[in-house]
Amino acid sequence: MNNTGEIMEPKIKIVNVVVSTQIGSDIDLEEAALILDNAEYEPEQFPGLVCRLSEPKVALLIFRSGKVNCTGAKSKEEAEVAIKKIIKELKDAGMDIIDDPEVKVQNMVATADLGIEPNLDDIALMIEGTEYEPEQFPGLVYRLDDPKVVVLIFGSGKVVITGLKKEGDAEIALNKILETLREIEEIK
Amino acid sequence: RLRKWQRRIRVSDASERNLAFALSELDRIASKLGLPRNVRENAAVLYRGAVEKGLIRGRSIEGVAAAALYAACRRCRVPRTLDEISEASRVDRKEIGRTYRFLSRELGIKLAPTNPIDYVPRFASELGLPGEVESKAIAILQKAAEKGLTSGRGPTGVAAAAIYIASVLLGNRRTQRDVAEVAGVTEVTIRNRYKELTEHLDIDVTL
DNA sequence: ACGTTACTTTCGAAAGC
DNA sequence: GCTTTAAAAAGTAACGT
Repeated sequence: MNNTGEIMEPKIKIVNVVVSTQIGSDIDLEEAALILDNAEYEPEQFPGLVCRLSEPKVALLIFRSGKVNCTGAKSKEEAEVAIKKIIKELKDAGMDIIDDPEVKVQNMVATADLGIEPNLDDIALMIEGTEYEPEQFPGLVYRLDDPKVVVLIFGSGKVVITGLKKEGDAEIALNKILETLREIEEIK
Repeated sequence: RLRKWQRRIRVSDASERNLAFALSELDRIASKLGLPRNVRENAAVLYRGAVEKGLIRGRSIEGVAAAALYAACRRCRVPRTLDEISEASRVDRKEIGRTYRFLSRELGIKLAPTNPIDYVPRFASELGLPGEVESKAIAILQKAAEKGLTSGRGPTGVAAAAIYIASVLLGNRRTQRDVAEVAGVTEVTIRNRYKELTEHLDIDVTL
């Protein structure tokens, strides 16, 4: 028996955090590409410089404007560590860089388990704003308005929540989904 | 005045020309896929509806026509996959899928997810299978749906596996390879669905 | 028949086509 | 709308062995 009761379903895991910031202006990406180790810069293909770090394991996109995106982090803190790392490398090489810029979380992706195996056909037929095309993708796409997030629901009960700005919205969204699922069961 | 009048004529000329082109596209793709007249008419109604609501702006006529046909096929329960429509229309499947979602939302068309059963008649006849096999495959799919064995799986793959099982059970065996080819899936997919269906539905397929 | 890799879907920011 | 980044879910595809 589970001594913690039954309310431990929302074991939500943040698997990706996307953050943006600004580390300067008029950055010479050619120069930065030479300074940073694992950097790729192919302006013909994409205007930003791509830099992958192994610790923390993230990818950074640096633009000429000084805007920087960081993806792949497991938390905002991890993304901040990554940004500080490249800032130090660029500063040590003599570039004009802002020291500790404000970073903004633009998106977070979380995974969770509903604890039950939902009937995706029923959800698709009864809930407005859902898309379910098994020919194309096995998950049902559910767009919520209140926490403005998108939830991918699978037949196994596993779920992916994306579009998150706040970590707490994941649990709110999850509970709304579970409540909606209960309502469907009642109507059935 | 005269100028405004002339412009109206030009505009209506262009609109009529575009509509005529769209309808000929619908007919061309539909005949290439051997679709019945009611599906073409249904698609034409959808297309005209899209024109009236100004939904073609920023989209290609071919793309909207292909998406309208895809939707009409599902509505008439004679589904074609996005790949089939794409191949026949030479419009990218991604664009057809995107336009289809847009049309169904804007035209207020709510279509149920494609039912694997709807693919059975076409696949079975292409395989030259008799009605009993077709009925058996449908019965298998109904049981499968009740047990949640179709959720999240590709409709063509589950339909193909059900037909394969039914053909073996009723002594009209078709190879996995032949069934896979008409259904447009790989043999691996048929094997996976086959295992799942026979195990969970207690079907004895002793060869 | 495996196993591995890779593609499908969702999200957001960035600059430019 | 596209290009690039990362990550998860489950199904399907396409390689190689």
